[in-house]
Amino acid sequence: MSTPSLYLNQLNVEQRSAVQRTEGPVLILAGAGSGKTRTLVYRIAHLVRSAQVDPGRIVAVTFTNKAAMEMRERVREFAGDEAKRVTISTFHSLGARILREHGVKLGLPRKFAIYSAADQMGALKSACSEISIDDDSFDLKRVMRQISDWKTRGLAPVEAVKHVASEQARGNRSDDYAVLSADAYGLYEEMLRACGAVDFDDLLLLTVRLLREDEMVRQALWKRWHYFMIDEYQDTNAVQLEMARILAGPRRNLCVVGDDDQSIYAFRGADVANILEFERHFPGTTVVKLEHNYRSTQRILAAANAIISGNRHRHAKTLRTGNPIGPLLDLWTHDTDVAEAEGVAREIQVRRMTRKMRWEEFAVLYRTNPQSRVLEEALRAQNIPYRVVGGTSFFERKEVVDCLAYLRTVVAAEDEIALRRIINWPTRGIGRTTVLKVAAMAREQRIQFARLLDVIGADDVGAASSAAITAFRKQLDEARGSLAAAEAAAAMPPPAQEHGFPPLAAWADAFFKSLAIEDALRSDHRDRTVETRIENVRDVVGTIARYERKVWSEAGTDDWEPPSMSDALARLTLAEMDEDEEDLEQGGVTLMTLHSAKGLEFSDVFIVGLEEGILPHARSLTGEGADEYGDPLAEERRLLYVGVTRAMNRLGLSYCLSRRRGGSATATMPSRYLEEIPADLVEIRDTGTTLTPEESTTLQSNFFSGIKEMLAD
DNA sequence: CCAGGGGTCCTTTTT
DNA sequence: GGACCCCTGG
Repeated sequence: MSTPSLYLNQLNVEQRSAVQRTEGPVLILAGAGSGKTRTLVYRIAHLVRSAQVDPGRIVAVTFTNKAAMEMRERVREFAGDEAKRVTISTFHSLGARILREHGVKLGLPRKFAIYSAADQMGALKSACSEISIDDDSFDLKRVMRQISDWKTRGLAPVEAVKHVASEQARGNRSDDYAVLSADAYGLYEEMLRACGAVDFDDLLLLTVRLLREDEMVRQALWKRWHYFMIDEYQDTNAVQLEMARILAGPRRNLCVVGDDDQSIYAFRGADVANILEFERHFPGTTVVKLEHNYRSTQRILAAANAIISGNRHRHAKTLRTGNPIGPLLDLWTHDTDVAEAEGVAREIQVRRMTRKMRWEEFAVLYRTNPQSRVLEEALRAQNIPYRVVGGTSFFERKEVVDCLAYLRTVVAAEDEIALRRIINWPTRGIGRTTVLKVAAMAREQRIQFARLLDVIGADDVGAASSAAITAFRKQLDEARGSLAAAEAAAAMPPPAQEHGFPPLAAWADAFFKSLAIEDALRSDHRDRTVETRIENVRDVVGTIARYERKVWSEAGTDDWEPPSMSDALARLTLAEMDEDEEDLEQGGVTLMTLHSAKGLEFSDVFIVGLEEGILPHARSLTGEGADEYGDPLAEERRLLYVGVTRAMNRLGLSYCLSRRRGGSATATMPSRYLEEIPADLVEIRDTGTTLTPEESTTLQSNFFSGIKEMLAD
């Protein structure tokens, strides 16, 4: 691996001293492939090794667990074991940690649950049924997005209501969804709190609220943490900016690194202004610009520069590289998405043979997750090993969500959302009608759903249902008893020689078996997906086992606590237990979305599906939401820029003339961004489409504008 | 009132 | 492929 210090040779004396300096705000504006993260790692290593700074005082914040893990490794490589005490964490994990310690002051239970997408929707649905808008005429996902949007901007329910009202007063088109969402927001929050839960956005929002309101907490954290570093700063939203600002405190030792051209998360509230106006937010900032690209060939870089120059409103910078000019970029046209996938697979085979490349050196990038399927099929057909990064994450699979809901129900009886999710799965004679009746009664009597189950009888729901409820309650009670025993066992140091699962995992395994989860899956699904689903359930148990071992391996560090089921659930939800060992070891061609690719690099990159409606995505073409987040087409362009700059040596681009979407094939047009790539950088590769010779000639001679006209007919 | 089968949508990007 | 809804049979 090339070393950070090597990269810093490019820094002039002032820049280098800025990066090494121990006081005041620093902004590192860095282009793609310029060694951004390495610079941060270097700064951390310098602080640690200079021996002026206690490593325990340093915090580095990333956006993904993957990035955190990687940074952790690199920092250790550079600064040795001392660096273990540096806190390297995602924004959300950091928030969770602060709330775990101090959340009581906001009325949160010490062991709050963290809701991810599926549970959020459950809570919203339940909340909306209270204002009788649970019918199908409203798209609850859209309501959820709106609520999440307010949360990332730091608005509380009352403020959201005011905001909507003032928008209407100003005569803006009245939006039913905005009004509805504002009402739903408050109820949704109440539901979450009643369940003892917070959602992802709360991990940031509540942390900021706590920090703002509580001087004692601020002081405590300022005492603990003195240095803050933030990676990918261009992706911070309003709440994250506030969190950074408060945590940095009067010391203002905040060093951020980012690239406005790689801002691709406006859809979830990220605001490029945060990086563009950093100097205004933190007066006295030293700015370091990194414009040298160490990653890509000249041609790839030229293409990237050409693409991104189509965007206005950016910190103009032109990346330069001392790398070789490199081969031309490839452009393929295919008839169908299936042919496109096969073409990529073939090309990978050929290059691996002729250039003796390893599978790991290839990546295939796409705009949307479902696009991975055709690619997977093609790769499998040619026996090419691959790994899909991201996608429908493990913890969003239905059977996994259900299993976690079981665990949460046992851990926290007040978690109505979890309880209702699993109350009749596997089916046990507590049907929809009964559940609705109990829910209605609970609301009338203003008591918790779970508490009502304890006292409900045959008079209320009939003999059969009542008996089923009693049996189920007994089952849960027993599980709570055995979990308490397992947690006690888990708090004892594990034996040197381990056999079987550690206590919590063993308990979960036995619990799932007693519920006959596998039988239920088998009868629910007659298809071949059964085995995968069963495997997923076993993976839940395996993940808990991994969690326990990991916690014990960290025993003795600052504020260590023994493993507990609630902590396991929190870490699982935050996906901190994702990735890890096995996933990294598993080699093969990498398949992922352009979003997931940020921060990574590969020798050979293929970007597929360069079509209107895919990239740029159809949703960015409607003009909807354009005012709020800036130009969606500019963000799509940055997305392509990110993809292009992942490639070190070779870049392949492709699109097809027809693509299966849903069930039927639809004709597609090449992406507008293709036109922005200078033609002399590109070689058009023949792929045997069914174009007529004339059309083919047009394509060859007139590249993009030609085919666009052709397809416009 | 409950369970199971068949039909019908839909699919941006993520912590 | 998958999640969800509605309908039917028990």
